[in-house]
Amino acid sequence: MKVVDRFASPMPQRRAVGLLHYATSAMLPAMDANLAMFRRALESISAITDREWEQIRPHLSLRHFTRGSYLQSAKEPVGDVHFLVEGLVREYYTTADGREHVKSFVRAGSFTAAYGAYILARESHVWIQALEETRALVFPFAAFVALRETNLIWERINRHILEALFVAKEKREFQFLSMSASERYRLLLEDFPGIEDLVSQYHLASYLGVTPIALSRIRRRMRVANE
Amino acid sequence: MKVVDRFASPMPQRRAVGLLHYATSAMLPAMDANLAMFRRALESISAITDREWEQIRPHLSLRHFTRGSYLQSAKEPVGDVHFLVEGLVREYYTTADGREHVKSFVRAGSFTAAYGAYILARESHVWIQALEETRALVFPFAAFVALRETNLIWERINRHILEALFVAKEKREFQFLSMSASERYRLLLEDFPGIEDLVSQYHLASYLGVTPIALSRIRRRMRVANE
DNA sequence: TGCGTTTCTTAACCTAGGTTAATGCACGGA
DNA sequence: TCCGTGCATTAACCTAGGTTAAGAAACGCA
Repeated sequence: MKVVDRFASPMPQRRAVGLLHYATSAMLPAMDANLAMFRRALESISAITDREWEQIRPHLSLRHFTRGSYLQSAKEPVGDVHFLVEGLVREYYTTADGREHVKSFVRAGSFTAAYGAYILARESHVWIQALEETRALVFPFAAFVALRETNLIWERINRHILEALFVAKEKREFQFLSMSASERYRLLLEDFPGIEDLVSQYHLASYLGVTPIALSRIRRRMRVANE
Repeated sequence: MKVVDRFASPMPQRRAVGLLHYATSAMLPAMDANLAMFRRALESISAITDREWEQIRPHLSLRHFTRGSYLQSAKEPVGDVHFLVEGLVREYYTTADGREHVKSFVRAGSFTAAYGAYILARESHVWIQALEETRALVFPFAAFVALRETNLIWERINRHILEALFVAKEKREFQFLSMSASERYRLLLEDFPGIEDLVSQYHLASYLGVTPIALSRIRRRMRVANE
């Protein structure tokens, strides 16, 4: 595969869907709605008291990311955790030969951070890039670490987030061990309906571990099979 | 690939290494040494007091597994966590077509359990099988869960174990995304020197996600390259 | 010691996916 | 409106790895 630098490239061409996000982000919903969404996400893990909520709330700030901009760049220290209230990002890294490898796509309602690099206390090799207009509640990893030192709730919430990450990676391992690229693609479409219209074939193929050309062939085979 | 049932099959042929383990397990070291090893493993994660040690110690029991026997069978509920004080196991699952897929090899000094299935509160599809004479300190998952409800230390230890599991799975994802089978094999030998002499080619190939025939070809290429 | 079992190797052939290159298409900007 | 720039598709060719089948080497047990 050729060495490709896509960092500065314009975003993939859009298809049918999509202007929606511009419309809603133009309305700028009140901060309260974002905080409420964040608190609901926490409560779905473990009930928290108002006092505990007040421990984390002052550390949160809302940030906006335009399409193509970065929530985390490789080589920067891993400073922040992002909770997406709207939008879509990809987490990926680049190898020495210049190839990009997409680890995952993250949607609104989930967390994104270079957690692996943080655990290993290493320079992150991970890039996190907005694929849509994205808004996120951001808090410093350090603030969260301080909280979990003192209150079991935050350790528990941390553990639950990790459990979800671990299960996702196990699922991915399962797919790489036992399935072909076309089966992995079919499962991706099941897990994330509509992703074909939001994400370029280049990024999708990278996530699946194949070239865009191979994915194009897979898509054709699927079209032919459905006729 | 043909459907193969290896559950009842004798263990792979041994090579040069190996009688060592029989010798030491025949000596049956005192329980104290095993407990000390376990406590050291915990302390390497987080310092614990004697009082905390006494919370977990009564739940521990030593179990011995002969080569080929199972620490966990699929379809059994996930009941126990095993800390290996000696030996070697493989964690794997089988797919509908009868193929086996090895998730990982676990050595003495580490934990093994069907954690993913436990998180999802599902029937485990994972088998954990001893590849050597293996001794393990066993404790019920439920006992650990009860401890972490009440004491931050156990939540923290749980989180650290999960972090290690997560990092391992991320590493594996990285390898599947960016490396060929022969590169993955070379890395496995680096991470676990001597594993070629302990584990059958069938299991190694399964871990790498290729057939034993492909691994045989990879080995030949490596031999030729070293001449 | 010899037999049966299993693993490992090798060969021949096939398929999925990688590589290179050309074409067509959509979009955006001048 | 036209043109430039990427993206998606397709074709031709190549390689890694899968499949089937056979033989060789190592081991366990009688």
